[in-house]
Amino acid sequence: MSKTPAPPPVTVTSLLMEVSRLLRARFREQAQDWELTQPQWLALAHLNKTPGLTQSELAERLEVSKVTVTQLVDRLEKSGWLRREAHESDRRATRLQLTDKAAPVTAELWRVGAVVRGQALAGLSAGEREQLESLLQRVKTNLSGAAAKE
Amino acid sequence: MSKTPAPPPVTVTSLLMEVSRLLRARFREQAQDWELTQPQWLALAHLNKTPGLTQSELAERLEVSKVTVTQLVDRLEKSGWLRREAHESDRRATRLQLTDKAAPVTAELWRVGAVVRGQALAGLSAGEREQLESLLQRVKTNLSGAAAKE
DNA sequence: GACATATGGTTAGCTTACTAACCATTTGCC
DNA sequence: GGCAAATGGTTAGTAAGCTAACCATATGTC
Repeated sequence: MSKTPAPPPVTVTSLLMEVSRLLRARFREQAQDWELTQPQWLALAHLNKTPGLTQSELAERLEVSKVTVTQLVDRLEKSGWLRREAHESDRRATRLQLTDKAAPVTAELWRVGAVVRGQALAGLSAGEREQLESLLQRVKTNLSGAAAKE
Repeated sequence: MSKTPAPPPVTVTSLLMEVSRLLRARFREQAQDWELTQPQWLALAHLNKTPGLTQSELAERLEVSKVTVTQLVDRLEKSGWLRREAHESDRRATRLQLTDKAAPVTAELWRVGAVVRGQALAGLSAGEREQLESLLQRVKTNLSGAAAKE
């Protein structure tokens, strides 16, 4: 009575962040043979699909800041997954190219992604999966727009 | 044809991690007056509800590793939100106590949490919110259990 | 053409999260 | 009682994300 209903600290938001942490952990387990993390894998996948992206373009696709991409690319370059190449018309920009080392792996990695996704979504019907995705998409839209407001 | 349907890099998993990032960002915006982040706020909330938790107990409630709690508590202690006190019967353990500085704020912070949650869930009916929470809960259970199994 | 502004990237410094390795106690078993 | 194993915390090192501040080059306007 004195404490106002004391809302349980487990809210949708913290639940969501927990799930995000767990996803990262599971991915690490699955992908450890290649020594790649989920964000790294995602970057390679984008570059596999669209070679020659600039860092800005990659940042936009990954929906992270350009600083994050700089560091991500640093690590991927150091490990030999990709190269930074000069942009032919804009001397500020760098184009990203996968190395030969990366080519054979990207396909395999989709399988890893599928495994983790399979673990996560086990027991959910096709309808429920769609529903989850669509709800998350709406939440994402809400949060993306909310930045400017007031 | 040559590229196998090329699944779009936007999967439920990456969508989920994006939303998690956005939540963190929105929370930072809302809570910046107190210079507290979402995990810090969550820790204070737990301690407000259950004073005297040990770090291990807090780690369990937050569902993060004890290392993470060590660092989190380091920062919270340095900023004067809480104290580490000796455990009365276990000399290894430390009990966490909120300081006077923290007391008045914890209540306010629930409001902040509610604001962010409100932004995130805007436009979702009560039923949809429940559905989202229940789906996430199932995903979380899947991922928690998946660790052991091969 | 010159200067203000916008854009591409980097550096520095922060928080959160992790694993691995390590002390110091406590507990359990013989 | 004594020793092995479990538990509570910390330290070191890494990845991912951010903001703020900063170069260098492009672009746009006068």
